[in-house]
Amino acid sequence: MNIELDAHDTRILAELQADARLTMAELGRRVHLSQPAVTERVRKLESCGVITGYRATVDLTKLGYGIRAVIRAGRAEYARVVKLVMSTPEVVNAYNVTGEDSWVIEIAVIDVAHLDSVVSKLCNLTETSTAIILNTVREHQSMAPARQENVKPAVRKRRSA
Amino acid sequence: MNIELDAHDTRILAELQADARLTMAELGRRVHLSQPAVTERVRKLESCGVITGYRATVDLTKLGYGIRAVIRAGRAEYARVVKLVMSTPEVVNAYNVTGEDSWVIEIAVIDVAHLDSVVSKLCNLTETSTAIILNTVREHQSMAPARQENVKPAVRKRRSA
DNA sequence: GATGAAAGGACTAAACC
DNA sequence: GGTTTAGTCCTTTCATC
Repeated sequence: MNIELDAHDTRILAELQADARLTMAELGRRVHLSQPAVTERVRKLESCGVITGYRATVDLTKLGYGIRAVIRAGRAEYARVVKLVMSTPEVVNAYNVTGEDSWVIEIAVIDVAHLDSVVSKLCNLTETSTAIILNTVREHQSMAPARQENVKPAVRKRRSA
Repeated sequence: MNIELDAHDTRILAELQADARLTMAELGRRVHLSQPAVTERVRKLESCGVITGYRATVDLTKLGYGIRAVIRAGRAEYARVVKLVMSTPEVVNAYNVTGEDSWVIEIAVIDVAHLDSVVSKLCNLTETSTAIILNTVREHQSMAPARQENVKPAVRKRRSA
């Protein structure tokens, strides 16, 4: 069940990433396909797992979360971190990563006291480092299918990475 | 134009964060409101900016992006970083944060060579530290309106944060 | 906010290219 | 694999309670 995504699929994915509530009829108009054709393509993209879902995005500030933060956390027993992360509603994203810090965790909290409450639970497991998000420059970027030929070779003016 | 979100709104937000393609009729059934009532509430949530959009989520691996990474970057001229971030399609999220590292940037790339290409552009501006995402434990968590009374006071077994 | 009626539009399936 | 047609269903909108 692997995937060849053609130009039509690419346009469909772009439109649905920009507005998930488009009707199939409107989507068809935008990508210049008939309604049955787009419906079938979207169904295939869903069943192949290319499209994993449709989500409303919300303004966390308007929901009362005044602070967003990125927490880095060191090594700890994997299962314990997972359990904590899964049982903490303030966690928006949680990644297990390579490097000295094993975890990158994004949270949304009401205020500093709330931040303290959430961070303290984590730092009972391992050392942490918390950075408050000042400004979101780019978020939830729509992604097109990867094309190897778009990749430019690395050009390095400095020597380190 | 500020917002009091009651129990109905909270349920509506939960349903639409879980499935943005719900019809108003189905949404009404689920939250036990009539179609016109939910339609009006959703319209208000949109115009108040609580709901900021509706997005299809995609499987980046299936789109050909074999590697996701979190890059931390140090201080650099703000405008130059913004310009680079905005012109780099591999950037999924980019945050300006407090702390020694000024930037946390999430990217999706095809392979190690591609990773090198993207990282090298950034480290021409400032020092960077790249961590590859091994596993996504939690992602795009649905968020309910914040409720101060749910916040537990911090309990600290260790002494540091 | 609910109900009910009317109109418009969207989805499904079939036949055809 | 896409298009067109036809039929059915659903959604949306409006007026009324």
